[in-house]
Amino acid sequence: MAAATIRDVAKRAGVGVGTVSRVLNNHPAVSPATRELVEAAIAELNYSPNPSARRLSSGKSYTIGIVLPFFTQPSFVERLQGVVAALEDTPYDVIIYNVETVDRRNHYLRELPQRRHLDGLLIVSLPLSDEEGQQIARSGLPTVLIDSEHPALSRVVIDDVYGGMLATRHLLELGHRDIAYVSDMLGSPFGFVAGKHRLEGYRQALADAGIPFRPEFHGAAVWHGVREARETAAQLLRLSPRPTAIFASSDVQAVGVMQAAQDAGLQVPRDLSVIGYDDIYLAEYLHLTTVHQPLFTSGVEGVELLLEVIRRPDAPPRRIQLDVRLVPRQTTAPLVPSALPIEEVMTPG
Amino acid sequence: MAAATIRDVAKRAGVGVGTVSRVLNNHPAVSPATRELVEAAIAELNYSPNPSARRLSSGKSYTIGIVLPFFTQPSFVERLQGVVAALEDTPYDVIIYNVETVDRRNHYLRELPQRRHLDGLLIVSLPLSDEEGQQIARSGLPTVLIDSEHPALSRVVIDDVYGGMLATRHLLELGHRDIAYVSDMLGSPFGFVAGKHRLEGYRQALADAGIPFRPEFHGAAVWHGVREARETAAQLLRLSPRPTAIFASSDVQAVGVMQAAQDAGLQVPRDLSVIGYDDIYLAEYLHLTTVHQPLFTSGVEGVELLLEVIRRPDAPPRRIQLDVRLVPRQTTAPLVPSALPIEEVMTPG
DNA sequence: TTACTTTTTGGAACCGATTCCAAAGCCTGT
DNA sequence: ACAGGCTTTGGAATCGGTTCCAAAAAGTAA
Repeated sequence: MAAATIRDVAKRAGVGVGTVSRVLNNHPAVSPATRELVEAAIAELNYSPNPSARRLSSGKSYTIGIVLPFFTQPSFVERLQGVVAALEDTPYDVIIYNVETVDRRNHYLRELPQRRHLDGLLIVSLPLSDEEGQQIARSGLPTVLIDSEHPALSRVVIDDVYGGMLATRHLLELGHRDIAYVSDMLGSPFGFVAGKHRLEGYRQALADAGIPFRPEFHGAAVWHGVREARETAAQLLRLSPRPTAIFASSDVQAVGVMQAAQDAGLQVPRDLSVIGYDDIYLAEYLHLTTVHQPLFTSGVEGVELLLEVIRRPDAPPRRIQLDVRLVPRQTTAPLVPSALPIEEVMTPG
Repeated sequence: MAAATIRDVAKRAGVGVGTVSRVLNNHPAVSPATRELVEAAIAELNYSPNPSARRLSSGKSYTIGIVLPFFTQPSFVERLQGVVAALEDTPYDVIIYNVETVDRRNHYLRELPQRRHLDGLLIVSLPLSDEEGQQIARSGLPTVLIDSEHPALSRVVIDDVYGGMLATRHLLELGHRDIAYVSDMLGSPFGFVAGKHRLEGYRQALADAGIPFRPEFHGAAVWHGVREARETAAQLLRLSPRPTAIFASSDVQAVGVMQAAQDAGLQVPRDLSVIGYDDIYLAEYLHLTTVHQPLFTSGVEGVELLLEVIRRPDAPPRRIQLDVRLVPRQTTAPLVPSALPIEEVMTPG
């Protein structure tokens, strides 16, 4: 049999369609007796309202879009998981717009607010130009940025400058002075700023400790993969004097750094301290010292903020900042002053 | 201004709404001249059809559901990524139904086919009872199972028995004879069968090599986490004689096994060979020897199969089997006969 | 009881597409 | 020029909800 409609239910319960609709939407103006009648009919007919019809007539799409770069990267996946979890108990569906190229990014950022088909939009980690942010704000589509800033839009941000300082200070406190930094696709066409901010924190922590910044200790990996980080770290380790500690701007890159250490015959943390960033699911299992940033939570908070914006679209944009914290594990250790020269002699190349 | 509708376009182009609709849907019965006229109007008005209206009037939801246990586990994430990628160029949206409890599983499996709100359903890794599979098939909702079997439904399956054999044979060929197996939540209320199949393959490979199965070498982790595998492996390593190789039924569990090895002062692969299963994103970076199963591909193939079922709902169910293959890396090595006794003396406990 | 308010109810109109029938336009052959 | 067939077109009816107005029912005060 074809699925029951609201009219079938109305007929069965001996009421009008308006009344059934009111019951479905918990409208208060329904007497308890009538409500019961309608609910019985709904149960008997195994009725469940057609979402498409509901969307059309109510003029809402009950759909949230999420523009997400590199859905394959663990850190983005964890943010997405937070988003999905937070939307579980709402009437909203999510549509994932995976972005791998700048073209795609521009396409989505231009088109999604234009077409009026979403009730809300989440944009993850993608920096917007002044113009773009303004345009999205003007479009009227409720939008929240996660891990990205724009004054015209509500956003959930992470203080990556501070995170970079935390990581660097930790190494300084362990006695390291030759600290290198492996950054995450600084020159990416998306213009990700997290890596820049962490670099800034790194430089500031060094400056605070009275250590000059050495450009050759800044290894800029051209991509966010393990392989690139490995190669970049290998170069750093060939320097003389070589760094005794490396701060990688993501956990995935830290894995590459550790591989490079192994390649060079260095033991972590005895001969080289390594610290990552993100605290992805995996970091714990690798015993990786890292800076925890609330990935999952950023997704949850982003959704909550977005629901608020949907409820009150004209409220001024809000900015929520989430905390980072150091998670010391087993890939960082105090500098053993004597170790370095011996290693230098023993290690070929 | 409010978004343009199909009637606005029709008026602007000086044609009827039917004609506009035909242009939108590439219906052949439109003269080139008219088509151009309509397309110009669409461009001028920046028109894009309202999805809700389209869904309602066409009677299709253009929505695919995916029921997925433990969206937090890397292997499930990779299948999902395949699904999302394959749906990117289709008109379909995905809705993720994340399943963490049996209640949720039963709820979705009962309700989703009943309500007529999806155009198709993907079910990942969840075994169905005879009854359940029949019921879903009878419901008429096009459904494809990924990594699960039921004769009444189309499915994408992986030969895990063979995978288990591959892993075990690899260890046998390296000279190991004391091979343990750490299984993945065998007693889970979801009744996952992959772990069972891998165990079966393991036993068969042993039998083929003339080695009796030793129950104490089968460590059943009660959950699929790293921690549980670590504890289970620790127990195995306390046996005497201890296994010289461990086959973990997932890569995540293999990480736990390697931790247990480290805890016990054993070096991998010198003192203990470890092989995983899945070949998740991470395995490469851990140099983990493993059995590759096509996770991403299973998602892609699942979608393609589902689109086929949607096109021809009455065709008999198809079964697609994907291949597994051994990926030797650096956590397995030939057994060094002398190593074992020395280790046994040197290792405390 | 009556007059007036408040609560509850019925159902037509509407949301914006698709679909399909009837009609118009165009071609071809005689 | 016209019949007959094929292509192209217009637009009413439809999908299944929500919304809102008018009316019925119930409640309250006199």
